[in-house]
Amino acid sequence: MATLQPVRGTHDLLPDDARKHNHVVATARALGDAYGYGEIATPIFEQTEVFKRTLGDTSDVVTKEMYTFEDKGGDSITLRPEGTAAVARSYISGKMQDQLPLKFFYHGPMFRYERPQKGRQRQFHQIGIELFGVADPVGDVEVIALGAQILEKLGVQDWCTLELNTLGDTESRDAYRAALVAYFEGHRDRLSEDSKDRLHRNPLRILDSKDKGDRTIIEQAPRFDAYLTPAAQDFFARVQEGLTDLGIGYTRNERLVRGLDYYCHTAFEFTTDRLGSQSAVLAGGRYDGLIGTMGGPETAGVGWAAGIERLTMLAEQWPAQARPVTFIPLGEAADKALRKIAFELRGQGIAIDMGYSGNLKRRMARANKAGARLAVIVGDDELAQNQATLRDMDGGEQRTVPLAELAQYLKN
RNA sequence: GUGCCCUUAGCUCAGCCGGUUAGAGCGCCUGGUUGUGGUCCAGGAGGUCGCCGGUUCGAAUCCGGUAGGGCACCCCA
Repeated sequence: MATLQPVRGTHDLLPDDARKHNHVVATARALGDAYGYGEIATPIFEQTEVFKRTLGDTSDVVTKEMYTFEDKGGDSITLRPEGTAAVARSYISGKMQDQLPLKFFYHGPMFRYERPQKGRQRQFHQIGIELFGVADPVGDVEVIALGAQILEKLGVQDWCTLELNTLGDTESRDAYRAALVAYFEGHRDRLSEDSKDRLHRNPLRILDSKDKGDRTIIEQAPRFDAYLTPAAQDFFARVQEGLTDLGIGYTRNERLVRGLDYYCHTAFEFTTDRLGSQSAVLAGGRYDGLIGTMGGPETAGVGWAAGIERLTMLAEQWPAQARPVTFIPLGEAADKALRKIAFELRGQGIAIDMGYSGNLKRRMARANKAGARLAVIVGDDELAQNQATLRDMDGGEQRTVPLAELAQYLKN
């Protein structure tokens, strides 16, 4: 029988990874709380329709990347490939429209059947936020600001740049799309195969093609700004102004686009050049048409998602681990006595490391490996006098303290 | 889904124009220290050379397939 392996593109979060992972989540959650974004946890699977309707039948995510299966009741179920659709579904099924504005923070695993790469797994984890019911650009600014501060708190902001663009309103976008298709049709034969395909499916996407031949054609392509309605221009100007007021730097990237119709106005990505071709670290935008598309009441929305694995790879500073106190009993009687004290102190939240076997030498080595700040040694000698030997693991000094007073020496 | 690269000890890697018992560093274990870790010294354990098949007198080494990882594309966090 072949050795058991994890499913391709999945991996275990060992304690060390999990600690980092949790730190990212905790940092995001704390800032989310500060902004009033309450945590929401939706199921990791949904009716397939939830994602089909929102992502569109033409997107790669729907056409080839979803984990879709039929459950025993015959329903088509999909492991969520992203969080926004699920949160929107919750909003709709919970009939929350008269509680607007609503602010949500979420985190959890997402699933996409893709070819794994560095910074890209089939099961990966995201943090994300959604703001429903705010049509004003202050919403866009707030959402971006929250993202920027999370990156800052994680110490990764220096490796990230905020790229910003606008997709305008429907009127702007329709006009632009028509102009773009007309232009590219004129150069159809020189377009890459991928881009020829995109011409029908997703013409805006041609703008960020990496194909060299495409790039020269794109340079001469019509510019979005020329097709923005005054209202859309004003909206974008107010987003930029809001960011500037907060001292959040950004660069305009006119090629930053989204393919789906319900996206509008602001599109942004915090990108990095440190993760190979996986440059997007935290990305989002405004999606005023999404909830309506899903069959809910027309509701403005803006939000973003960020990959926890990618953030973890970028971050270099992690909070120091709490250093435990290692209990070292010598002999059965001492073991019994210390187990009881450990039980009480652990109950008070004091981290006690205590092994299960071994002589003093072994147990000291264990204390060292555990990063203990103190070792509490109790042998027959100490036990007879109700005392413990307290060893400072850094300096090596030892002192004798009464067992009854142990707790006060171990606090802090 | 397409192209290219990689896979040897728990980890990081050397060995690879085929040829006796496959190596190093780190880690692990034991001893030097009967109740004292981290440094040092000595010793030891640990490998179906990813897997399957082929070529050959002989394969870690060459060839084919397959799985996993990586890079680029696609797409995206």
